[in-house]
Amino acid sequence: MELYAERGFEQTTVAEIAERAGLTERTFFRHYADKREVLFGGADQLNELLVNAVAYAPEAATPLEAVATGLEAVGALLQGRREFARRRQAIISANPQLQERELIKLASLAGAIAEVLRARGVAGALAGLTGELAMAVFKAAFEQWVEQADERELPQVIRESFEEMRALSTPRRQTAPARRRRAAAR
Amino acid sequence: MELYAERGFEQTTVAEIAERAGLTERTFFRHYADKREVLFGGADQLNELLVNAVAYAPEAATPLEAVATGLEAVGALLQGRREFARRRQAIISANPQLQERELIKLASLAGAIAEVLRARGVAGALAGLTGELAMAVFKAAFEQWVEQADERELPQVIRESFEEMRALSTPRRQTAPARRRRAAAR
DNA sequence: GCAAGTGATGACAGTTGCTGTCATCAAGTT
DNA sequence: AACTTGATGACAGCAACTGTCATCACTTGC
Repeated sequence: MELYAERGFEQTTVAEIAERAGLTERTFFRHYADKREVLFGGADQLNELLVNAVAYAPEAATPLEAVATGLEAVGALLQGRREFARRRQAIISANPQLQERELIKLASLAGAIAEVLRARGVAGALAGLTGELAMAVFKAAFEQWVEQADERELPQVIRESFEEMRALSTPRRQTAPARRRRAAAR
Repeated sequence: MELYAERGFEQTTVAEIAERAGLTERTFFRHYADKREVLFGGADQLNELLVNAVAYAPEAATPLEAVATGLEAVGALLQGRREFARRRQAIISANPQLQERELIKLASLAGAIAEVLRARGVAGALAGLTGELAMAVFKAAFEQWVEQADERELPQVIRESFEEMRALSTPRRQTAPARRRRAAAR
């Protein structure tokens, strides 16, 4: 992360990383599948935490409620590490290759959620959709949390994002948002 | 696509592609940024179509309705090319690198949607969330459409997926899904 | 207390994706 | 006919990864 932050991801060579870490290039690749994976080590724990939280959500919970439970558990885990998350995210945002890797990790989470939901008796297609929706909410919430300077913590932002999603889905009772004018097509 | 289908993406070298196409490896890279990009040529047109449809949706439409309009336009475009989509998707599903590329294209679409929504006067965070939700619905719908053998066409599957999302978001009026038992944690 | 296995590391060598650079050549322009 | 322009080929070169073998510390069974 030091090197990636100093000179950028692409400008950093694996040889340099290995040198600073005091080992061989070959050894680096024994620990990390590729150059990007260094930044995504914790994904497995996150996956497990999320899956467990969804699996053990109250039986009475609807699919969306169960998933919300899981995301808040993840939020609680990340909540203390905001500065770290910010630094990490700055590196990722600066490089498309890293964004790709992050996206496939999130997609994998969506798949895991869908699987657990099916084990809970949710129909296949609905479980898949719910998994995708969950990651959509998480992505939006996480982005807000990282960008904002104010006091809201991640679990709260996640809860509010779920609320916004519900509000979006029931437009009739919602106060109409201010719409200005049409976008100019390019 | 022929070569990727024949022997797999990773087992295909750019030299082989160039040879079959009757040109040089160097020329290949002048037309495609990298080996994966070959499969994602139409993304720009898709982007434009989607953005325009959202931009010119009725002013009275809520954000979600505007976005649904856009997705159905995309669905209408793809609708005739189901067999092609299937072949393409089989190749992509078989390789993580290609999935990463696909995911970042979809994320880019989500970003474009968010931008257009902001131009329509939707608040920043809400626009971002809506963009992500739209791609979540699209991904789930597209997967169903490609996998299924039955008669439903893509725009219809998209509409139904939006309906399912609304149903998920208003659990009280919904008949409770059959829940069997908790998933075993691994 | 020693031999045998085990797992992590180093040391190469090799493949492949991708880039920079220059020459060539066809086609249109003045 | 000279001149630009755009696409292509022909190298050369870098860096990410992989296969393979030797080494070496550490454990384990006897």
